[in-house]
Amino acid sequence: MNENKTLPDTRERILDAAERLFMESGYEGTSMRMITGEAEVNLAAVNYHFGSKEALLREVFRRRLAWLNRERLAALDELEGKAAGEPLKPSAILEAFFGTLLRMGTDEALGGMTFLRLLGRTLTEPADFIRTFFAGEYAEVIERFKRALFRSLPEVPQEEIIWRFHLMLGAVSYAIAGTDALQVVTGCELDLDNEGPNAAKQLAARVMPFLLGGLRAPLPQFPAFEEQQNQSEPIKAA
Amino acid sequence: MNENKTLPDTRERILDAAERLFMESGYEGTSMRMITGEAEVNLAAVNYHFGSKEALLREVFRRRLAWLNRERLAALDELEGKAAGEPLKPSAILEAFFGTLLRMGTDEALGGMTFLRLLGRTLTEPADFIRTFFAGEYAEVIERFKRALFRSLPEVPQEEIIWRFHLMLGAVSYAIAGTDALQVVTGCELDLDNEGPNAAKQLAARVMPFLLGGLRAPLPQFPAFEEQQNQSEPIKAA
DNA sequence: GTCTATATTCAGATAGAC
DNA sequence: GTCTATCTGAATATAGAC
Repeated sequence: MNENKTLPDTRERILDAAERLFMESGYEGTSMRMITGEAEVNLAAVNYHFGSKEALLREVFRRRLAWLNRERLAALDELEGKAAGEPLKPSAILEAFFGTLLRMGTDEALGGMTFLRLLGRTLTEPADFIRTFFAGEYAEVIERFKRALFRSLPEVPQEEIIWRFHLMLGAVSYAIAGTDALQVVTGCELDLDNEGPNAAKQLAARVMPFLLGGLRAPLPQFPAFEEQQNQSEPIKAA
Repeated sequence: MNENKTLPDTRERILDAAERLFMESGYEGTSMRMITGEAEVNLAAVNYHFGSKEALLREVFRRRLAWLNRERLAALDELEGKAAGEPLKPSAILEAFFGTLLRMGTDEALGGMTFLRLLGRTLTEPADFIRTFFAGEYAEVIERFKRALFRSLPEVPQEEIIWRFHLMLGAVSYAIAGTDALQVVTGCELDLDNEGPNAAKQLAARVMPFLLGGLRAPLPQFPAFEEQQNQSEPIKAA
């Protein structure tokens, strides 16, 4: 095929295999031998191409998150351009953030559902270097969207918005992760294992209304906190 | 202290240490030597008292989930008793399910925030035996609450209720897990590391309105699904 | 770039003295 | 019940031939 190319496909084969195996078995639960076995390359190839198992994991995410970060910022830029200084609708912000993410699941070239599930599961990985890495990769995008939400919901305390952002991330991560544990319990398979574009589209249609409902829910009552405005009315619709 | 007791505290010391370390480093990331080191017991004690590392993990959960399952079912029983055959309010069901869980965080005798965070993180553990174990432990309780929700929201397709149950579980798990990754990014520490009763109480006050808002959000539009009733009106308030 | 062979460390588990 | 000592396997990583 490619005789004098500096990169045959062994590098990508390793990345693809690692992506799938990290998703299925986690970082600690996946050995280099499993990866090189599935990729059908030599065991030493991982260290030659990436340097270490840690560096391999970082590269697995970097090749996908580069696209995701760019796309999310572009979507937000376009919204803010069209809004001409006005605050954005919460629904539009969520669409730019979570809709862009969920659309990755429909495109096999972007990792498809395999990467989505990996991403969902990795946010709770305990290894220190993974959390540090993620914090760095996400920082800029999260900051931009957080500010957009603050402007979008001026009557909601900022701390509350951060909490709800957090809760939305959790709901989506978990839905995406598609752990079978509760699926088995709840009876239906939640058609997440029917891979392909349809799964991700249905996912978005189900998830987005839930997120919006949670984000705009009435504010909690804090008997102990008098200093912050306590409005029990539902937040006005977007 | 207790000379002729059959159980000195070494068994419990192991369970406590394992609970904390599994929470912090995950199952694969925690070695027997770490556990026995923190518990200040001999390495061989784990296999003597529990048989294996897998069995130890199961026991770590069993001693907490026994209480949680009992308490959740009791709360639901009491609601259904008082309702005298009428469907329950969604908010009451969520309070019985998630409120009971979050209250564990306020009681150190029930594991406190350490166990809550462990539980949140373990739902995405990739090891097969863990997911199988959880499915078994949760089956009865999930089934009871699922049916209560079906009765409570008769106008919502059952598949949609299951999805939203799933999304609520994800939001709570993630909030509980308290991964620092996004907390660092989002700026505030979300006062989850101020352990003690207050953390869990504030957690509940913030989480419950979000869940209820998500559960009662307008139903999604499915352009591709004609067979199911398509109502775009918001679900009526509970 | 790819391979074999191996160095080194650490894991879970157990045998057997006390 | 507790301890020491050790077995056995598997992990990451690398040296060096081709």
